[in-house]
Parts: sequence; structure tokens; C-alpha cells
Amino acid sequence: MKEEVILNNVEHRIKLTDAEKKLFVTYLTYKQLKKGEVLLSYGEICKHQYFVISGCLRNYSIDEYGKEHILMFAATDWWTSDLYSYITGEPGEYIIDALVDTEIFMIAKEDMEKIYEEIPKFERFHRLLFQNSIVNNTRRIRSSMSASAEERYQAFIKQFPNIYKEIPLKHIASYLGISPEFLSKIRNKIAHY
Amino acid sequence: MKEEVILNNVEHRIKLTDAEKKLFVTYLTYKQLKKGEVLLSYGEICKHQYFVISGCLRNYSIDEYGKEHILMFAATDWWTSDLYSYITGEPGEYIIDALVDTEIFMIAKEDMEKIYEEIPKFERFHRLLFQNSIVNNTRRIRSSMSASAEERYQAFIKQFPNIYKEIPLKHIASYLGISPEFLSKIRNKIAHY
DNA sequence: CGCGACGTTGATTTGCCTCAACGATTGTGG
DNA sequence: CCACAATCGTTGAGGCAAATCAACGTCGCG
Repeated sequence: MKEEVILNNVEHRIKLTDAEKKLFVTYLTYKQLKKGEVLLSYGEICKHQYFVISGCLRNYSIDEYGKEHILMFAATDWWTSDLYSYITGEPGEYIIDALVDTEIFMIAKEDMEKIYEEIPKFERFHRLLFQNSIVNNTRRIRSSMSASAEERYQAFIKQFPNIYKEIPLKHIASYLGISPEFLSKIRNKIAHY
Repeated sequence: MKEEVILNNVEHRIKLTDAEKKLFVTYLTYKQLKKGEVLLSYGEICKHQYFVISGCLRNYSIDEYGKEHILMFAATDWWTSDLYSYITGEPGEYIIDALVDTEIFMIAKEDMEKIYEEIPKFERFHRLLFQNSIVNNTRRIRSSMSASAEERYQAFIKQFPNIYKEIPLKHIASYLGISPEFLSKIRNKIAHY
């Protein structure tokens, strides 16, 4: 059951009664995305939190020269969103699309507010989820300041051993903040020790 | 009153009754730091959240070559901590010290847990605080990938118009992830249009 | 006063980018 | 099922942003 995946994810952080589980799943919207399909487009106001059941999403922005910069990937069992737009209600500058065929659950913001009221434990859930995000972001900021491109690539492979085999190299380069050509050279160098 | 500064900060996000305010302030520990004094040293387990009443803290790591990288500044009305160590209970890799004479409130982790129990609204408070952190981190990650050093410096001045005049240039360079020499050159260039 | 921390400036080096060309693979329409 | 296009990864030449190294002037402070 798809609902079990998301319930497991939630219950990893907070305990729910059967009644709460039942209530929670009523707020979920299931959606399938084809490879390449856009979930949130540029300038759109982000009104949902997304949970990936299977597949992989990417969350990226486009700079003034038209270059893409991937902020995060979201594979199975991950949450994603454009939190800035979601919080402020202003148009977002991030795009979310599917790198492969993907299944997700969506929760609308107004439903999320209801959930906070009806099951206050979810405040805690999100606090914990966000704490975790901050730790990851911190690690990323740190490595972008102190590590070379090669070191960052090695760290990426360690952190996402599944993702890096399944998606095009250019996306990894975009996530690492380097050019695809240069990543190719790094890879070649690593292969020859 | 110093307590008013922190209560204002909290009430900016959640409403508290007088009883709750009274209870909350009993958990606060006041502390004064001299310029250069270390609040959290390398390898220490971070057991507190820190709130700056006046002055300025910096939160930084040291890489394998001995170079410092500033993760964040915390000036008046800001919270800081080593969230990774705080959450996991493992030794931290960040150092927090005072850039100028500084006054803070500290809240111990075990007291924070009590506060969550006694005033559940604080779960919400921290969720909101952390959401905000994520938005800031996201902005920083994005700009480190798509903006030049000069652009980042300009953005820094805009974002922290007070801080940048009061602390040594080398700290700003460290925050921006560039060398002090290069920042000096950027500054010079800007001064001549 | 003299020392250490800081900011500046110039010369040189380097990590990574851009551009361009080329095979290999994948996808698509006829 | 083939032909062609599009996408992708690789490789090399040349360029640029920023680092490193070194020397020097200034200032605050013990």
C-alpha cells in the first residue's frame, strides 16, 4: 500500500493512533508523473508539500544566463517543496520536475494547517523534519566553501549511492555547482586512481 | 529589560499568555561574553540554543588546512546553535565565539524539551524559526552556485547593513567563501564605481 | 614605543569554465 | 524496423575568476 510508505515516514518521527492515521491519509492526494513532467513551474505559488513514494524529483532554479542549478533531489521516501513560496505565498523561483516516472503524495497548505490543528503532533513532526533539512543544508554550505569539486563529488556518491547511478551526469554536475565537462574529467581521473 | 527582547522575538511568531511568559523566562540563563571569548569549542557537544540580546556571535568551522569558514553570524535578536550536535548529541565540528562584547540567553536542551511539553506552542515556534532558516540557507546555497564573489558581497551588504561595518573584513570574506585579499580588491573596485 | 592584527597591492598560479568537435546511446516518426 | 535527430558523455585548447604568496603601510593596544 502506498499509504504505508508515507505513514512509515511519519511514524519514524512521531507516534500516531489508528484514528490519527486514518484522518491523516484523507488529506493526501496521490499523483503520478511521467519522466520530464513538471510538478511546479517557475513563478507559480507553491501550495503543497510533496512526498515521493517512488521515482525521483529535482528542485532547481534557472539563473540570469539560463543555466540550471539543482537545489535538491527528492528520491523515494523524501519530502520536497518550494518552502520559500509555500511560506510566504509569493511566486516561487524554483521548478520541480520528475527525472524518472514518479509517484507522489501531495498535501495542500490549507490542509496542512488543519492537520496541525487536529493532530498537533504534526508541528513536532515538521520541526524535526526541518531540523534535519538544516543539518543537510549546513553540510552542503560547508562543503561548497571548503571542498574541491572532486571532494564534493566523492561526498555526493557516498551520500546518495543510489541516485548517482540512475540519473544523467549533467544533473549531478548541476547539483555540485560545476560544469558537466569538468565532472567528466574528474570521473575519468578517479577511474585511473 | 533583557527578557523583553527575547519575548518580543518569540511573540513575533506565537502568542503567549502572561503565565506562559513567566514560565518561559525561568528557563533562560543569562550570560555575558567578552570580545573573542569562546561560547562553544570544537568537539564539544552542543547542549544549548543561544539567543543574542546584544553584540555579535560567529559560528564557524576549521578545515583540514586550518582555514576558517564562517557558517553564520548571529547579531542582536538572532538565535544560533550547532544544530547538528544539538540534535544528535554527538561532538560538534563548529565553534561559536563572540566578535564583540556580547550578551546572550541560553536554553538547555533538556529545558527545551520541558518547554515543548508545558507550552506545546513552542513546537510551532521552532517549526517557524526553522522554516525561516531553511529559506535563508537555500538562498545562500543558490547564490554560492550562481553568483560571482562581487555579487555575493553586494548581496551581503544589503542583507546585513549593520554587521558589515562593525566586523573585520576578513570575517566577511570567510563568510562569503573568498580570500581576504580578493575581497579587498572587490571593495576597491566598487569604490571606484 | 613596539608588536601584532589588519587591509592593501602586485605577481604568479590554479581550479574550473567555455567553446568546439566528436562518438555513443537513446528516442522517435515514418 | 530502420533512419535520423536529439541527448549525452568525453576530450582538448584556451581563458578567466579567484587563490596563493609576498611585501608593505596603518592602526590599536599592551
